[in-house]
Amino acid sequence: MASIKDVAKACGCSISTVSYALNNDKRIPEVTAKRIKSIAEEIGYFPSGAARNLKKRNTKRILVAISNFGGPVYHELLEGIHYQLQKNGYTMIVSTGASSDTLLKERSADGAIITDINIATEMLLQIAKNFRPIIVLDRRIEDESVYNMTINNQKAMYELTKAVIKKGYKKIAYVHGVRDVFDNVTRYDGFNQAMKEQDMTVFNEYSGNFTKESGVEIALSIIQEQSPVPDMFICSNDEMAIGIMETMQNHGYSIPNDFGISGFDDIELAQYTTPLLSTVKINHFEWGKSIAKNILKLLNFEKTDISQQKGEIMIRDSF
Amino acid sequence: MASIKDVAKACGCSISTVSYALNNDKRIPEVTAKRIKSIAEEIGYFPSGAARNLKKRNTKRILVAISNFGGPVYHELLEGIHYQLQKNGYTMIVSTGASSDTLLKERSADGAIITDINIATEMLLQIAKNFRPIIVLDRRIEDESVYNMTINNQKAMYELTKAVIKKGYKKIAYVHGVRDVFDNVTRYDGFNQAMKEQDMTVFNEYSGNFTKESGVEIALSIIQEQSPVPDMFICSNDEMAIGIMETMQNHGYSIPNDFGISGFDDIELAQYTTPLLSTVKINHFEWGKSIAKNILKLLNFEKTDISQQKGEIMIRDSF
DNA sequence: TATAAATATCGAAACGTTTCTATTTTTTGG
DNA sequence: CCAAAAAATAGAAACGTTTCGATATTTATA
Repeated sequence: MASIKDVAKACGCSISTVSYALNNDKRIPEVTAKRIKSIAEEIGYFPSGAARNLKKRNTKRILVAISNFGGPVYHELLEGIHYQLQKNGYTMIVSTGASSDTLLKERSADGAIITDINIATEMLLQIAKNFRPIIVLDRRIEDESVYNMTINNQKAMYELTKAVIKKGYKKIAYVHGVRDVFDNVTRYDGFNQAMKEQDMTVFNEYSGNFTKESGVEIALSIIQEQSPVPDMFICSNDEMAIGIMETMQNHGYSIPNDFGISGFDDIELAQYTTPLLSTVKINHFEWGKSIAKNILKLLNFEKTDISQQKGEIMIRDSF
Repeated sequence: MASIKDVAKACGCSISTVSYALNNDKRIPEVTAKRIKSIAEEIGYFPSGAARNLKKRNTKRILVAISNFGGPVYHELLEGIHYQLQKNGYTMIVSTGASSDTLLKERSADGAIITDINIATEMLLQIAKNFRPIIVLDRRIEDESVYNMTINNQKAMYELTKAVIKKGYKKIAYVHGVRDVFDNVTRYDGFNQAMKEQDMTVFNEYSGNFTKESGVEIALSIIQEQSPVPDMFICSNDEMAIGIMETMQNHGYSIPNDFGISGFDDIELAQYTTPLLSTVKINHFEWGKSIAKNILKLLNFEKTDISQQKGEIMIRDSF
């Protein structure tokens, strides 16, 4: 593996001269710099990241730890983060599972953005003793060493629910995602708040896990057990809503005639269902950008206003 | 940021003793090791990855460079790679866009798996001068410094096409993805080979870009221009097939009565279409595992048999 | 009890950069 | 033509680890 020494030797000059030349330091005359660069290229030399990171005490990288690569939600979030980091000369690395732990502990980046509920809060606080900034997206941690950025789920779901009630639905059911996960809890809170405020009683609650399959199962069990069907399903996310829609339609139900249904997230698929799914639109790309902006500010110990990302209610045809 | 020095000071011992203790070297008695470890934990010390990487001349990381985080295909591939790497004590980092270039140049990993056509072959070869192993998945590079692992697109598409012909379809059209991309070229080759072999003439060829939207557009243009409709669409991937299916169905066509259609990849959605889409199933999780196994072998300069991943024809209901 | 062997600990070099300071070379102008 | 200033180059320390070789301490053996 060629090192800066090899380049220096090939150029007949010192290591420091090579370093300055490759980093475009103005103390090296242009002509020499050009010569050195071309020799470096010929050799195929690129500076070792490890050595540079060690010396400079930074990496110009931001780590994004996610829980899995599937699902329609992370996609745009990552693109948004990457877009903004790129723009500021930073590199993004994405990890999942146990890899995330390792990368965090090793301080493989200058900062981390975390949306992976499998990374224990306790471990995060341990890491935060020696590593900052960390922004978490998937929970609230009340500790000064970690920053939270969340979606204002509660407010959005509150408004969506109010709109549902206003339309006159009476037998309103809630479809949970994974129970004690931040997104589910806060969305459910917003739902409840609106229901209480309007003196409505909840018709039923179902338990899913945020996947389309769990929506399918919920619908199937309603049909098989001939349980009473609500006139409105308020779902904790789009995927479950789509699972329920498709399954119920396949069994002869018509939406929104027989019942209404809503989702949350406005994933791409929500624009292809029939009827078009009413939901809450989260602009994940923009959210990603603002997360990235914030972490860059935190890096420089600048003040940030870490406000919650707003959701926009999209009332389409499904209720 | 606490360093090993701080731990040594707190323990009242030397740096080397701390290092040995934390790395479970048997020359440190268990009781001392325990003491040192607990002090380290208290301080919140984790060894610096950069320093370790520099000294050990490895990172225990593998970089996976992908072209984007969307789409249904990468998901399982990444899980497969991660699963296998994890099992062998390696960490996976995923990158996209310009970040990939930087990470490759800096040698931020011990090896790289690349499936991003935006990374120029020329640059890859430049990087390969000083960095190995590199496995590319999305093209063939005939150069000893880079390894190829590809899907046997040609064979699978050849067989699929033969099955189509055998069913008696006569007016067979091909729907291209991005034209000169490996997957498209090789699939098209297989298609052509079967057609020639059976003395069939191609009814028509359409140009898409692997997205569902491009499928929609193709269908829309056929309808609007009232062009003759083939009795079979052989598509370069599932997403385009689904776009065509839905659009044509929305305009009153019935599948497979009016025409047949096939995809490639067997994405999850393919099991939810009506009719069920006939396609070629690629087990991306398994493929990911075998890619990871191979890169680990290459790391140790072991011989690998870099064979092509086979596809399995899934004839369902769409032709 | 003296000494060898085994065990525990330490010091220092090295990894490949960046960057501060020092030195050499060139240019300027009186 | 010389001294001083400016420009170009070089040397060396430091970043935080790992690990080799050396030293100090304990234990075993004669």
